[in-house]
Amino acid sequence: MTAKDTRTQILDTAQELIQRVGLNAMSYADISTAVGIRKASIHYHFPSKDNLVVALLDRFSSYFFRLFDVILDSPESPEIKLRRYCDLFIATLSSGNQDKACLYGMLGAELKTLNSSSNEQVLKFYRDNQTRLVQLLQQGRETGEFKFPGQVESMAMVIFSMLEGGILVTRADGGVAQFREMVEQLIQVVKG
Amino acid sequence: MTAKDTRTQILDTAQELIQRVGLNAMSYADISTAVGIRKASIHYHFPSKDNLVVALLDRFSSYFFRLFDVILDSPESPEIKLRRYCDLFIATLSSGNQDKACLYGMLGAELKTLNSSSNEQVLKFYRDNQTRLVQLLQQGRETGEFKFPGQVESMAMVIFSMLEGGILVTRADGGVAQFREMVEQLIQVVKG
DNA sequence: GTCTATAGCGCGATAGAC
DNA sequence: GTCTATCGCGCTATAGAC
Repeated sequence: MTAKDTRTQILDTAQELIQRVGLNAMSYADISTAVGIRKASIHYHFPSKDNLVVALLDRFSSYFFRLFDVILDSPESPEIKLRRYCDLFIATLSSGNQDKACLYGMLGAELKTLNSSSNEQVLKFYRDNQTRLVQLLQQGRETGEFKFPGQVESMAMVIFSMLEGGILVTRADGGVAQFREMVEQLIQVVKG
Repeated sequence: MTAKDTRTQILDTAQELIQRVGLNAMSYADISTAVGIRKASIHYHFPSKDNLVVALLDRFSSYFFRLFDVILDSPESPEIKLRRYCDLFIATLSSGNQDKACLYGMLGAELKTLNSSSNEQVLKFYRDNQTRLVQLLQQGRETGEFKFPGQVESMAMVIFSMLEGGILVTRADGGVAQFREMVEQLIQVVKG
C-alpha cells in the first residue's frame, strides 16, 4: 500500500470540498491546508482552477460510468440493477461525514459560473445517465418486472432528477435514512 | 403603477442573480450595477450579505406558501392541485431568461456556506413543502384519484426531490419542455 | 438615502530560489 | 516538485460628506 501521489491527494481533497461547500466556496488555500502543501505547489499540478475542475470531472465521470456499466452488463434482474444504481448515490451521500452531496449535482447548481468545457462535461454526465437509465428501464419492461405507465425516457428523467434532488434535500433534512426510504418508494412505483 | 422602492429592487435583483449563478458567485457589485446604485447604498438597506439572504428567503417563502395554500384550499380536484403545484416550479424556470433555477434549490447546494439562520430557513422550506404535499396526496387517495403504492410521506419526498432536482437537471439540458414532460410522467405515476 | 473613498482581507496566479 | 514572496484583483464592510 504505497501512499497516494500528490496529484491524487489534491483531486481527492478538491472533490470532497466541492461536494461539501461547492466549487465557488472552495479555494486553493483550503486544499493546501488539507493536503499539507503550499498553494504554489497545487498550481504546479493544476495551473488554473478551471484546469483542476476539468480533471476532476473527467476522473469522476470515468469512475462512475465504469461502475454503472458493470451494473448494466451484470446478469442480475432489472430491479436489482436499479437498486445498485441508486446505491451509487447513497454511497456518495454516506461516505465520510454526512455533509456531502453529489459532485455533479453541486456543479449543476453552479453551472453558470463554469467555463464552457466544464459546462459541457456536466451536460454530458446528465445525458449519459439518462441514456443508460432508459436501457435499464427497457430491460425491466421486457422481463415484465417493471410496470410503470408512460415512456421510458420520461421515467428515466423522473428517476435521475429525483436522485440528484434527493441528495440535496435529504442532506438538509433526514439524511441517508430518508434517502433510502425515497429510493424504496421509487422502486415500488417502477414495479407498478 | 408606482416605481418599486429601492429595497424591493435590491431583493428582486439579488434573487435573480442567486437563481442564476448562486449565492457565492453573486456580489454587492453585481446588484449595484443592475439596480443602478452604489454598493454602499445596498449596505444601508442590508448591512450584511447574511442579512440580505435572510430577508430574501423570508420573502420568497411567504410568497410561495401563500400560493401553495391557495392551491390546497381550492375546490379543484387533487390532480389539478398537484399540477398547479408543479406549475409553481415551472413558472420559476420559465420566467425571464432560461438560466434560472429554484431559489431554495440553489441555496440547498450552498447550504454548508450559509449562516445558521438561513440554514434553518432552507430546512424549514423543505419540510413545509413535504408536509403540504402529504396533505395533497392524502386528499387524492381519499377521492380515489391517486392510486400509487407505498406511503404518502415517501411519495411526497419523491415528488419534491424530483422537482428540485429536475429544475437543475433540465436547466443544463432540455429546458422547460423537458421539465413539463417529467411532470406529466409524475402525474401518470401518481394516478397509477 | 445615496454618495465617494478606503480599509482589510482572501482569492487565483506567477516568479524565481532550492 | 515544493518552497517563499508577492502581485493585482474583487470582495464585504465602514466612515463620513452631502
